[in-house]
Amino acid sequence: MFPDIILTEEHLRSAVAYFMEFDAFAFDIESIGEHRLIPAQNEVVWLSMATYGRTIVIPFGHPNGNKMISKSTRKKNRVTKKFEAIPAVFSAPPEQLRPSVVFDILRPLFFSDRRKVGHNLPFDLVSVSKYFGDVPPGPYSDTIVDQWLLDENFEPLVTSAAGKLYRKPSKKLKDLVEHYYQLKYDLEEVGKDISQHTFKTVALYSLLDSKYTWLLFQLLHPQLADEDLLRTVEMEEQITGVVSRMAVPGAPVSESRLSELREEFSDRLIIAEAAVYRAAGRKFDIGSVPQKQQVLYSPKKSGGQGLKPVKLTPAGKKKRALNQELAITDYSTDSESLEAHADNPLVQALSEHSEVSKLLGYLNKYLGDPEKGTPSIIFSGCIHAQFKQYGTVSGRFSSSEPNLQNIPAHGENGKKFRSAFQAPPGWKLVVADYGQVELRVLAHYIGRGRLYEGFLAGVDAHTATAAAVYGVPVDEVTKEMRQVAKGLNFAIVYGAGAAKVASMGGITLQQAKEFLARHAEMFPEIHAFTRRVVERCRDREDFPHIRTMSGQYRRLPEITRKGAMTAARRTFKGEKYNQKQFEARVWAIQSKAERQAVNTLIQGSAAYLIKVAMIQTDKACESDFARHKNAADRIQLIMTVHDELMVLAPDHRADEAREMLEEAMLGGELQDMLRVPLACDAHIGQTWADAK
DNA sequence: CAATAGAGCGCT
DNA sequence: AAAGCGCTCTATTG
Repeated sequence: MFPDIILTEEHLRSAVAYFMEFDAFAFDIESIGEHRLIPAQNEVVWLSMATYGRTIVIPFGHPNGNKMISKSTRKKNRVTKKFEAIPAVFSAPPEQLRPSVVFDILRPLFFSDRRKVGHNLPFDLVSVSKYFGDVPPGPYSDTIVDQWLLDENFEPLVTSAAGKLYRKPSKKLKDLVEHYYQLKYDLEEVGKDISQHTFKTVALYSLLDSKYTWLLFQLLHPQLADEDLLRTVEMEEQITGVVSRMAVPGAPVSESRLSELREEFSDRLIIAEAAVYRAAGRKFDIGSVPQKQQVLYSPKKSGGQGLKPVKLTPAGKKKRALNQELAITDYSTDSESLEAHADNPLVQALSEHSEVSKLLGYLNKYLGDPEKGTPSIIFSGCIHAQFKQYGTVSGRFSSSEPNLQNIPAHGENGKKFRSAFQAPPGWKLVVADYGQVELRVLAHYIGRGRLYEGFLAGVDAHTATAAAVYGVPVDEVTKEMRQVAKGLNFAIVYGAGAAKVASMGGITLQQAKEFLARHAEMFPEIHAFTRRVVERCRDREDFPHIRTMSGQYRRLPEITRKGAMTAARRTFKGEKYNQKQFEARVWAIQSKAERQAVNTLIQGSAAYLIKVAMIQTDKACESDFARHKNAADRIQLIMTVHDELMVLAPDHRADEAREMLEEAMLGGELQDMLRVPLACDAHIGQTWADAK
């Protein structure tokens, strides 16, 4: 029968019996309501499943029947002058199973050892967890993760609305299906809002989603073994579960504290805005970069400040490289440029304005912006961000809606902001971060020399570097010396040049050059190592790449001259250039790839270590919960910021939770993975600000 | 009008 | 010639 729509208990039971016969199945959900894209909050009304030889779709709350009585339209509101959506009207829906019945019957399957496959699986796992009471257990496979591991730069070949073929940076199911099967099955974009489509349309749509997820799994998963990525994907499959369980509680915030801060920053913004206009002598759009450039850099006689620009925009740098004439719009107005004129009243006002409006943007994002009509994303005091394990080319996590990995951390404002991330009464936050994890990874790979010995001896890495390059004993290293050394260590990890080291350490360019030379003298093994990484990557001629500690690939075709030349031609497209300019571009591209090879090895391996730590933390939390089965005593992982983990724990178990977290971040499998010790710093607090 | 690019800025 | 992100805004392009 096609489509196989399940409307009775009997039908569902027999389908579940069929699915139980196999070791894996794919599933997909459709949700409705204002928060349909927030899995911890949405209302699930369809669930489809696919396995060998069969795909079924289960409706349990679709609001529409098979007949559309009137289409949805947009109408202009006479008062607000804005377009408002008038929803479509449908015939009555058929009788469907109740959600509680559906999930009762599905439970044995979802809580069995059968592999659950999905495309962006945490979304579906968290969505159904509300009905099951818990996140279904693994093993898991996520076809987005599989695709990402097979090619971190994948760009499917899709057709535009005009019928033109092009490469699109996307990992969406529809784009992968179009790429692999040349099939577009969602021309109507049903998935955007299923409540605006008929019962049978959504039935077919939902069914195809899980059908193609299943086919994609069949296509991609075997390739992982061929590419020697089995060990890597097994780790990522565990992370899929960790991320799902992390999304359920979310990050706790104090809405009242956030509102207070919004009041404060709104006032400051108004004051800053007035100060900007006063200093500029006129009103202008402060958010507009070209207008800001005019006001700052045009001569006094034409109404500007006549300031001397200190920095070019990226586009300006490109022009300079080609010896083209620079315009006023090629000069940067970023914070570094403003710092050079810190005594100018307009510049002072602009700096305050930009900082305050940035922070206000975050607050409006969380609390909902009445001006933009966006809703609050705080539910019962919690923010449920999406942590994507596949979000980067290095293996780090990315976070979105909202991004919880770029919350202000420094200065007075950072402290204020982080104080709004607050455990509810009776609970505490436990925050732990690794110390110099990237340098430790580097020392591990090298396995000898000053850096390595220093970590074995338990010396602070920046202090040790300072002692070495300044030629003084460790206890005579000053704050300034350590700051310079920190810049040098950054230079190794990121491949920074002397200019950057100088600006970071507050020293001259000449001094920075001398320190870099001195560093190469004192740490020859580090420089030999980074050279070796680059050479080995380049030597894999047809397939230049590095692999991180987890086994994940970073392909870097541009590290070869041939690859860099191809890329250079592409960047010039249409523009005129001479041989010298072309060579300069090739060199820049190739050098960038070299820095990326070294950095990805280090950053990606550090990311792997924290992923292992998260798996260990999650396991400890799970087995602890299995022992007492008391939600009021539950310890849960709730956030990660690259080298930092955050756990929510009941007051009376905070110390215990801290020990658990430390053990998970330093112990277990991690102990046998590195030749140098790891270090972590863990604190308990009511808020993120005081758990640091 | 919608989609995309660029600049800028928050974090590790 | 500083690695990796996400978000917001404006300007430009289709």
